[in-house]
Amino acid sequence: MLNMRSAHDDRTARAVIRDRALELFAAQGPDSVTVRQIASAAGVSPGLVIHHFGSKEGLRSAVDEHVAAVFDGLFARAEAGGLDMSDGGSFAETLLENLPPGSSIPGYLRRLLLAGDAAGTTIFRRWFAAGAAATEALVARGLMAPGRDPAVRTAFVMVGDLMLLLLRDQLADVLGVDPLGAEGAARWAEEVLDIYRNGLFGTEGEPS
Amino acid sequence: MLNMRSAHDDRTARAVIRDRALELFAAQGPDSVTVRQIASAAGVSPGLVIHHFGSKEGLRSAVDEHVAAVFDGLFARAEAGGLDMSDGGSFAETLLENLPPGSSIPGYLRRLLLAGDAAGTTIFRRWFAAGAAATEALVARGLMAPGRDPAVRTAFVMVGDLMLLLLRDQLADVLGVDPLGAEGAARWAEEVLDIYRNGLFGTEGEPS
DNA sequence: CAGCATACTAAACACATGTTCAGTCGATGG
DNA sequence: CCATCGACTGAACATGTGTTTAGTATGCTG
Repeated sequence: MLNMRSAHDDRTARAVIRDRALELFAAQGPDSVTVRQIASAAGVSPGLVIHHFGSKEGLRSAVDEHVAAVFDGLFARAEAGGLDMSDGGSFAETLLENLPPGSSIPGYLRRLLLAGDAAGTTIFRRWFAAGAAATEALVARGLMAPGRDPAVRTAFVMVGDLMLLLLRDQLADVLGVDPLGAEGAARWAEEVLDIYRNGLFGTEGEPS
Repeated sequence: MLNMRSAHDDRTARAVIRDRALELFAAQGPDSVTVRQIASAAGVSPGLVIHHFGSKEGLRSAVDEHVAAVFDGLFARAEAGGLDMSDGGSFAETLLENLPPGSSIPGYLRRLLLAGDAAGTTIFRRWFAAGAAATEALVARGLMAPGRDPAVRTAFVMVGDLMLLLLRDQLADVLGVDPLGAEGAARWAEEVLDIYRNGLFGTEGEPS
């Protein structure tokens, strides 16, 4: 009843197809990727892709679920304190560190959010919940002020972080440095920390 | 030599096709929109679409150029001070106010940026330049501190604003309020202003 | 061993796609 | 008025699409 290779798992052709599909979907957008391209990248026949996932749409949701599972795992680890998060509370950076270099998952997330896909919204919700939990913890320890509108405050901080993932290329273009690379991340973190500490209007918190 | 109707312009079929294409592209993504859908939405034959734009790709770039022109116009007016920008310096809000309600341009911009399209990068650059100019003006008048890394600071502020456009739906989902609607915008602006004034760590700028 | 289910392929199918083509209509200009 | 040019259509075309089908090989189960 079980899959033949479900025990010694992720080398199965099914998983290979899913992974190649993830890469192609992230790079070109799901609509302009053909079943034949995926099959060729995975070294199998087009028929097998349909055999395993029922349809191209089925493959898409399998990829969605896989990506969601990866994020859920990371969020769970982050909330349990299992991730180091030493870099100024940036989950975006932490994410990149815990993904294989060159992973297509950030690119795919970008596509999910851009298209307003339901799977993307779910991940966004989860991210927001994790951010809210982190905020509460910081507030409880007196390390952060809750603000008048804690939900909005959490959203703002979260979104400033998420942006690094979503607009990485465009930011790299105007700044001349990859904001998620070594140098860029340091510059970004320093400046953001300065704003979070002193605001925008004075270097040492001059009141107006 | 000139187009027959190029004088009393934007009611020409060519413009109608371009506008319907913009709407469909923004809603579904260019790849999953067919020439026949566009033709049908514009009330013309598929052949005419190609007749006017050469190819579907030609139509895409015509839409890109049109969107870029709209943005350029707005940036020019903003830099000249012709836009009121009374709402806490949010260009996203100003943009929405100067666009017909329900315009597809924000949605199309989202697609351009998240797909990494060159046209999107161009608009992003222009936006950044406008933000940098606004920042400089504020700094010159002593209304804002330049920070240690002015480029990064400008990018951060700009990106926090741009987010409202790009993640509007997701933010509305987690906040329960459209952050670009009347109530949501007020809440958002108030909280962001608080952060920009006092930072994240204290309501009245308590140093650590 | 037989029986069976599963992974897998090659070829075909039905259909939707972007594009072309031949031709009609209507206006404009000499 | 006639010739020409551009807007425009309906039907066709070539191709690429997702999917189906028939069939082979292989390993598991009784």
